[in-house]
Amino acid sequence: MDQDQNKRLGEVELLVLLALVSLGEDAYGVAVQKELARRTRRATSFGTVYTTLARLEAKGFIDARLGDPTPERGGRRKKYFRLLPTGRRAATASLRLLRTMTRGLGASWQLL
Amino acid sequence: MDQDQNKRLGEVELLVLLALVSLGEDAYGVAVQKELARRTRRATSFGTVYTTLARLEAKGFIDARLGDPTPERGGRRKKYFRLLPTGRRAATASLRLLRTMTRGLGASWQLL
DNA sequence: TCTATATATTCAACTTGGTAGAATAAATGG
DNA sequence: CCATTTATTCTACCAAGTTGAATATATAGA
Repeated sequence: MDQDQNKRLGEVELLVLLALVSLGEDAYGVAVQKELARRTRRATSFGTVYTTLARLEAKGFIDARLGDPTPERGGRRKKYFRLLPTGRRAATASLRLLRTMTRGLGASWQLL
Repeated sequence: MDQDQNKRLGEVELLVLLALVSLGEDAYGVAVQKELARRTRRATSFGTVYTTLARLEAKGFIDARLGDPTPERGGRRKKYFRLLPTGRRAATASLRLLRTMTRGLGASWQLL
């Protein structure tokens, strides 16, 4: 692929990457969905979260590993995601781009 | 329509809105494209800019007025765009959302 | 006035990203 | 092996991103 971060990153993709950072070791699908619901008002469905995670993995921005078979009780194994260097670069590039665009626009726009 | 800013705003849509703010009175298609090219590295084509402007207008985030028939020499009339209050609210909401997601992530993420 | 030229916008068509509901999978305790 | 719990995958559609090519409009001069 294109190992560079020139690939466009969608808004939800960026939000999911940031949620991964925020969650650290415990970043699996359900937790990501909860984190987004907690920090933002607008609820993002599980379907959306998983689809986005899959796309981010396909792009090489994150990778996944299966969790231990059984922690306490019931349910399928968790799939943990981790931000890769490429993904980190893509995310910071997106944020920086917005910063660049708000620079010099007046105080009411400096809310990043 | 929905006079609220609950409608999702795409990343390019946000960039275009910010370009409008930056350009002020002189915000027409070609100028927007140039502004994006100047501030960001990645060139955005005219087609993309115009399509995006049309969609933003359809959503009621911006409005348009035709410029004077002829300023100095040659060429079609310019179509000037202006950010409406709804558009401003949508843009600030998007930026605030990102701020919310980067809060508490460590210094390297506070680049907004 | 017709035509070459400059400037600006619109159109058509396709790819990528966003969205969610329903289906499926996997694990545990009876 | 069945009911229940937890988590992920599938399917399918709509919205946003992207661009090349076509079209429109204005001016100046032949």
